[in-house]
Amino acid sequence: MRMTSSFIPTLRETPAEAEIPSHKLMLRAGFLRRAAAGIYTYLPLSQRVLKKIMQIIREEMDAAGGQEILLPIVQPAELWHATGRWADYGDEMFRLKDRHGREFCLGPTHEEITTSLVQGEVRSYRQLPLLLYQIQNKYRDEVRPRFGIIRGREFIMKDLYSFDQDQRGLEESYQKMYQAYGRIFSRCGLETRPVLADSGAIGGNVTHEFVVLADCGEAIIVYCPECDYAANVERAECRPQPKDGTELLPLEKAFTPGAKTIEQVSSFLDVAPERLIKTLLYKSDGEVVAALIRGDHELNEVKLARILGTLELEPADEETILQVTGAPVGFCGPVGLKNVRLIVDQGVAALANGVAGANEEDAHLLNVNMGRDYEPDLVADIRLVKGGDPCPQCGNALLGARGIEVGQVFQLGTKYSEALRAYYLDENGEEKPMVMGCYGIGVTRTMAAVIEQHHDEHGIIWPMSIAPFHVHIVPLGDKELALAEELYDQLTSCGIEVLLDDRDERPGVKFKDADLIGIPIRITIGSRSLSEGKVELKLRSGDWEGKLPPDEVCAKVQELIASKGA
RNA sequence: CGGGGCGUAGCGCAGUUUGGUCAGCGCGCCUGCCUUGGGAGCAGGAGGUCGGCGGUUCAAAUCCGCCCGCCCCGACCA
Repeated sequence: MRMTSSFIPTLRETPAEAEIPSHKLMLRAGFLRRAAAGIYTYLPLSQRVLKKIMQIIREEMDAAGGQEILLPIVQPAELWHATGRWADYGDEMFRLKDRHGREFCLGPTHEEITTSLVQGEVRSYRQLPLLLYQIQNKYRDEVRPRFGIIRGREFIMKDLYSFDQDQRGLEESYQKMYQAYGRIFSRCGLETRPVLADSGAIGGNVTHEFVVLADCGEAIIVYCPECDYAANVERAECRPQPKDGTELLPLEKAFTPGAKTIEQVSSFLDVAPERLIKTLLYKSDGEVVAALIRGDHELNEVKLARILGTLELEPADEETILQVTGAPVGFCGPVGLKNVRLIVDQGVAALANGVAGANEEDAHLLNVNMGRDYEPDLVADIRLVKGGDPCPQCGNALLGARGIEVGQVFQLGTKYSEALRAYYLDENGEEKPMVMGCYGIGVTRTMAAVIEQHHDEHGIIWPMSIAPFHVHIVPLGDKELALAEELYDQLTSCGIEVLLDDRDERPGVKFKDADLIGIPIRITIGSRSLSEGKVELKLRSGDWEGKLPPDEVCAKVQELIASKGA
C-alpha cells in the first residue's frame, strides 16, 4: 500500500476527547474516529488489525471444534421474554420497533438466538457436543461509555456457545476454550491473566475472566505472588479469621453525639476501626437486609447479592433506615434489630467486644458480641478483598492490580436451554436439557488493550502478529523513490505486507508518522547509507537494527517476521 | 442518574469576567519559491450559521432562559 493513495489521516496533536494512551494513539495515528459517544468508525489501518485478531480467533476456535455462523443483530423481543432478560437487561438494551409496532432489540449478546436455533435443530445426543460461534457487532447502551473503544456502545465481539449432554461434557468444552483463550491472547502479543470472576446477570457458577493488566483497566483484581490464585475482587474470597478469644465484657451504651461515620466514632471513642461493626441496610426483592461488616472493611455487594440469590440489591434510603432501626443513618446496629435478616461477615463474627450503633440517635453500644447480644441469620464472606489480604489458598499477601477484561468464559448450565426448551434425547430415550457454556472475547477492546501494553511516547509498537503491515518503507527523498518501489514490489511479491511512504514530505515528518503508526519493521532509504550501497532496517520495538544491501533485504525481513511469530 | 468541565476553521487553543475594529493565534490544508536524516523557511491563499433555538439590547462569541452534544469522577456493567 502506498501512503499517497491511502486513507491514513494522522494528527500532530491529540484531540481533546481522548484520555488514555490507546485512544489518543488510535486517533493520532489515523486508526479511529468518533461518530457518537461510544460509537466509532474504524479506518483502514484498524480494519487490518481487527481482521488479523479475528483470524487468530477463528483459527483457535476452529481448532477447538467450533463452527462459525452469522447471527441476526436485530432480534425479536419474544426470545428475550422467554429468558426473562427483556426485563433484566433494562436500559442497557437498545430497543426498536418495526413498522407494525413489533418489538426488537439490537443484540447485546447472543445466547437467546443461538439457543433458539439449536432448540429447533438438535434432537439427539449423537449431535452433541456442538460448539457454535460468531464474530459480530454487539450493542449495549452503556450508562457511561468511556476510554475510546475499551467501553463502547457498539463493539465487535466473538461469542462461542457450547452445547453438551451433561456437566462433564461442559467441563471439557470449558477447558478447551480456557486453553484456546490463552493461546489467542498470547498470539496477539498480550500478556493476560485468567482470574476467577463473578457471573453476574448472565448466570452460571464457574467463570473466569481474562484480564490484561493496565492502569486504565476497570476490573480490579487480586493475585497471589506465591501460588496460582487470581480473582476479580467481586469474586475474591477471604480466609476465615480465627475467633478472637478475648473474655467477653458486659454490654454498655456510650453517648456519641453526631458521630456517624467510622472515622468519627473511632476517634470519639478512641477505638480502632477494626473493632467497629458497620451495619449496612439494603433493599432486596422488597425485603430489608442488614449486612454487618468490620469498620475497616468494605462490603462486596456482588457477594451479598449472590448469597441472597438476587440481582436486585440497592442501599436502603434514609427514610427506610429510620423506619427499620428507629434511628437516623449512622447509628444502626444489630442489637435489637427486628424484622431484618442479619448477614454477618466472618470478620465480624470473629470479633469480640465490638462497637456498633445502638439504633438510637447519638448512641453506640460497646462490647457487642454475636451469639450473646444478637443472633445472625447467616455468617458469610461478604467483604471486598484488597491487596495485602491473605491469599485464600496459601495465606501469602495478595497483590492488587487493575486490568482490562478482554475475555470471559462461563459455565452456564441449563438456564437458557430450559427457558428456551433446548432439550435432547439421551441414549435411554430420556429428554434432557442441554448443558451450555458461553465464551466471549471483546475484539475491538483487545485491539485497544494491545496498544495499552505496547506503546511508547512516540506511538504504537504493534506485535508482528496483528500489525496492520509488516514493513514500512521510508524513502527520504525523490532520489530514493525508485529503489523504494523496487523493494516494495520485491517484498510484496513474497507475501509481505508493506506500507510505502511515497509522500513528498520531509524526513522528519515521515519518521514521526512511522513511529506513530508503529509498523514493526522500518526500512529507511537515504543517501547516507545508500552511499555504501545499503539501506537501513530497524525494529519499531528497538530490539534490533542494521544496514544491508538491498538484495539481502527480503531474506532478512522474512527472517525477522518468522522470529516474531507473524 | 448525581458531581465537575467543555463546545469559537480539519486539530489544539485565545477571546466570554467588564457587550461595541474580536472573527483571532499555532498546526494542518491549497499555490509558488526554497529546503531535504527526526513534525524546516519565506511569500501568497482558502476555510468559521462562535453547538442550536429563543430572549435582553441601538449592538451579543460575550448577558439571560431552554435544549443538544462531548469529556472526566461516581453510581452502573457478560
